[in-house]
Amino acid sequence: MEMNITKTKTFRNRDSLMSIKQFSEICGLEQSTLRYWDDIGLFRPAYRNAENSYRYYAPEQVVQVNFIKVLSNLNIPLKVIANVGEKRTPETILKLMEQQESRLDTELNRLHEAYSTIHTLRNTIQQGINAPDADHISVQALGALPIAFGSENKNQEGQNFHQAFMQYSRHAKEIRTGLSKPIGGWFESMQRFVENPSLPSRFFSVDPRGGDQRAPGKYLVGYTQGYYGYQGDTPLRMAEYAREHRIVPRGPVYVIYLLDEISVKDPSNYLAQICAAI
Amino acid sequence: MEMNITKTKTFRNRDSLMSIKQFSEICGLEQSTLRYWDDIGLFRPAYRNAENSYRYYAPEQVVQVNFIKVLSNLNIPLKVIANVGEKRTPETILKLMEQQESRLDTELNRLHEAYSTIHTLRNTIQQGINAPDADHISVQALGALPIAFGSENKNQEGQNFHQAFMQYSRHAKEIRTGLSKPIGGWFESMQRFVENPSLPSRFFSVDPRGGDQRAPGKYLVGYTQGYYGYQGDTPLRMAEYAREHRIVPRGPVYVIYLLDEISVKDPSNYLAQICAAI
DNA sequence: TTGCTCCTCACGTCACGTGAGGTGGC
DNA sequence: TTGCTCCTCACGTCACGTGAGGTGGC
Repeated sequence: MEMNITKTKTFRNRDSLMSIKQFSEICGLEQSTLRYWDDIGLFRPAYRNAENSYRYYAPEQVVQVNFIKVLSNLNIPLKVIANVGEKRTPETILKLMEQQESRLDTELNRLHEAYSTIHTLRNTIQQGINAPDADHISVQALGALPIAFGSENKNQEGQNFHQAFMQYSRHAKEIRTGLSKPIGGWFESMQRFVENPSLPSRFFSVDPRGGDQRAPGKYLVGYTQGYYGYQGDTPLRMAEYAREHRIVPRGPVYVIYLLDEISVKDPSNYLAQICAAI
Repeated sequence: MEMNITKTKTFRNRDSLMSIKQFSEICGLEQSTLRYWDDIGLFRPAYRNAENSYRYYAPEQVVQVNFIKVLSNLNIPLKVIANVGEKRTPETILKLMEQQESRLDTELNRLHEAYSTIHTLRNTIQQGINAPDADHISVQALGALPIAFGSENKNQEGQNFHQAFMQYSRHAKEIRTGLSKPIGGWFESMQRFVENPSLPSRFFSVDPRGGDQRAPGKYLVGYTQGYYGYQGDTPLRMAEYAREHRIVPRGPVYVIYLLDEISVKDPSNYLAQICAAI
């Protein structure tokens, strides 16, 4: 009994009620948001003046608002929040929290994913900007580059770059590796590259999830400017350079697009780096 | 010249164009999304049939779509994406990527924040569920609990729980600690708690950001059921228990609400844990 | 009377999703 | 003719934000 009196005394304390303006300032919410939440039945003011229909809020409602903010920050639809709020018990809220903890994990992974994507992209574009002229050929020591291979492009009659690339697109989607990562083409040897430079034996993405890598070591490095599959005379010039300098390219060739439709409008300005293992 | 021929040959290859259905499947986008992106000028098909206005997409557009997906995943408005896309250069894209890397950092912090909030909440509610009956009093060894103190509640005439709590709300907002974390009241001594249990000397939140803590050690622990500020006879019973067991509570008293409006509908079922340092 | 706060519609916004109603090629 | 794909409106959705037009207390 005494408890009820105390409860009533503190719970219906009109002195401590706040106008919508005061309350919105304390909560850091727009008045329009509070009215909207009232409209959809998510969160109602503690008291409503019957004559002028002014809304009045109680101090402890601040806590509830903060909880709603946390939940909606987790992208839970307001309808769902309203639903759990109406029939809340310690058990249901606990269950909701457990669900959200695992949802948050997924979300955090997604963001780390995005982080790695833009980080790789930064590096790639930076390399593209710093790249020497297209006719510059040199020997360089390169570090390991994590990549994810697509399946082999069957070198059948009439298969062109585009058809092969579409295949790769499908494949990349299946194995959930990135078409959002820089893309390249792989040739098993320099000879193969010179013979048919516009159709790689395999595509790959610069993506650590693939588990493959371009081995660290010495490479003969050249650049081409132009649309996908177009290599101009760079393959020949690289082969010639190798002969002149008595270098024997023994390993595979990697063509990586540093600048493509992501950062360049005119396709004839795309820039690829060609690395032949020696 | 030769380059132009090659370029034209590969770029305007009608054979490799895809219908909107094929393209949407490869990209993992709804057709309606592609139409919408076309409408707002964000992303247009490579070719449009003039007679029936069918949309046709080129293979390399998959890469562009993936880039747009990455950017919109970062909550960049489509208008902004369209804008940078139209006048993209390696330099502008690089700049955008740098900006996004720092935005992502902020976002990741926000999520870690939410993570810690729901984690603490889970623990608290779980304790509330596991709590013994309200009349159970015992001595327990408790670990350290990270908390964030509010400022002192001036114990002036007529100041009640609600007024003090509103003060704390404002304060908590300023120092950006959590009203979304479990809240409690602090009393400097058991005597002070027994004298006026409904108005704590300070409020606090269970939040590591405060830098304060409830020291680890032995505590006299009791529970109250009821609305904020209502402690019933628990203070007296705890004092009595101490006398009977020849325990001298020398330290401060912490009242933590394990179950409040977040997880319980009826305010008379709120549950607080009372810990008096001994 | 002037300012301030509050109210209730109504409409706009963003990024689509969902039909409705119609066309076109096999 | 039947199925399938494509098209263009138009309207709905979600969580508000933004006036417009009006009230009420000092």
